Amino acid sequence: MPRPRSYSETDIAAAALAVIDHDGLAALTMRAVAVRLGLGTMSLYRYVSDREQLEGLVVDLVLSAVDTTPPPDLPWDEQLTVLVERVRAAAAAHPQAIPLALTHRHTSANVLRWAEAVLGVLTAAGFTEDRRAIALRCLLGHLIGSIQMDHLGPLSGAGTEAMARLSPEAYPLLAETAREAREVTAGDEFRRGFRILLLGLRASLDQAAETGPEVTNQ
Amino acid sequence: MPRPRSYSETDIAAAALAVIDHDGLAALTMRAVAVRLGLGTMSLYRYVSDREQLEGLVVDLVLSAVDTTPPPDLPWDEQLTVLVERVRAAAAAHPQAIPLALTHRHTSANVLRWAEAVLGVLTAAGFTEDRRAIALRCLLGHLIGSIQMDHLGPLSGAGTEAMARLSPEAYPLLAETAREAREVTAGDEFRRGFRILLLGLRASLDQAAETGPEVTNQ
DNA sequence: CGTCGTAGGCGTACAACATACGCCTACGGA
DNA sequence: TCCGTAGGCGTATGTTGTACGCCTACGACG
Repeated sequence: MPRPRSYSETDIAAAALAVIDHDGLAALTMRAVAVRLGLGTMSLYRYVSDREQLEGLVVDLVLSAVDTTPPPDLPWDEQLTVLVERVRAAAAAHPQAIPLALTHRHTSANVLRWAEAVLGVLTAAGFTEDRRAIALRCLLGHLIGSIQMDHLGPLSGAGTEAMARLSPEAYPLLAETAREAREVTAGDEFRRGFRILLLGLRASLDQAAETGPEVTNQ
Repeated sequence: MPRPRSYSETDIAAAALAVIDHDGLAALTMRAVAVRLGLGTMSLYRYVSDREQLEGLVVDLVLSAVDTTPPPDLPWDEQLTVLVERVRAAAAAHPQAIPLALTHRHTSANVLRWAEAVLGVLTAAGFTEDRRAIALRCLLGHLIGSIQMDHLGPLSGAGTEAMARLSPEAYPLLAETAREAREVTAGDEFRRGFRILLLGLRASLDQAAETGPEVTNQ
């Protein structure tokens, strides 16, 4: 084997992420990453075949920070809260990379790892078959939606500020709500919203138990 | 006023949307839109200052199709279901434009119109103050998350297919769940997930009533 | 210790893009 | 009829991703 690689995939991803963190997502170009690595532009193509693949590596790196071990000795809803919060934290650590994560999340093995962990908790909680699939989908949907909303304007951010200044004639409720919501931090907003989703999951679990246990294992 | 405009903003947006629908989002270039309008490339800049603004117009056009009149004579949760479903339908009508909608949604007046309608339903249902804000945020988060998930791989789509073929040793639950989820259509998946969210909202409403009605109006 | 094939590294080149600038021109009010 | 405003466009520039083809460092084998 001649000429061993100078950089690992992680090195490449770290360089790209550094560019993003430092100069924003728009600054992520093949040239910029190559310069950061001390490479010529085209040398970067020895490591990735594509800009697309480079972005995938970045997402994978960001998500690799997520610990997918469910915290033990907690009820299932609190376990889920922790698991979801960890992803949120990982995303928050690199806010400029969030649009990338939303586009490339389906290519990252770390997402699968995380989903597997969530399914473990759901299964232990009593979710089975397609109910389990829907529950996972619900959690993922809420998580993605929330991350995206955090990203471009949390309740207490500039967007809400603008809404609060909206003409109360055209949007009476919206203006009022925005004014009230200015106090709510992004974290609170997320947690309280997630609590509502958990209430729903628990209720759906109870309903399923009433209607008929189907093939409840154990 | 000399030389009246040849095209309205809606014309511009329609042309851009036509390009997207016909040739995909990647084909959305200033040139392509200009050609479609029978204009030279630079003439387009008489109507929009920016590619960014052009994208905003497209999103606004897509969302303008959403009827924000809450259906009367229905319980609040079913009203919400209809309102949310309408946005989903509007997005589904132009699947290729969805990434744009996710990026530019905060600039569209139609989003405000929709939020106002949702807040009306929530208020009538008994949600007040910051509870109302959280509820709205919950609904929006779920909606955005679901649209995005629909877009890049519904449960019954290719992504799930790939997951079902995943190594059962590495991801036992995920592979099993994906296999079970193949039957679930995107619509069902959305509706059943949304039903869970509504269960949660109702439960949170009941909890609020128990704990103390605070300043319940009326 | 030489030699050779593989794979790393890079300079050049090109096509597509958004967009700045400056010119011509169609139009409507006077 | 004339004039100013605003529409329309040709040209040009800088930035992007990336194909191509060359040189070169390296490690295994002789």
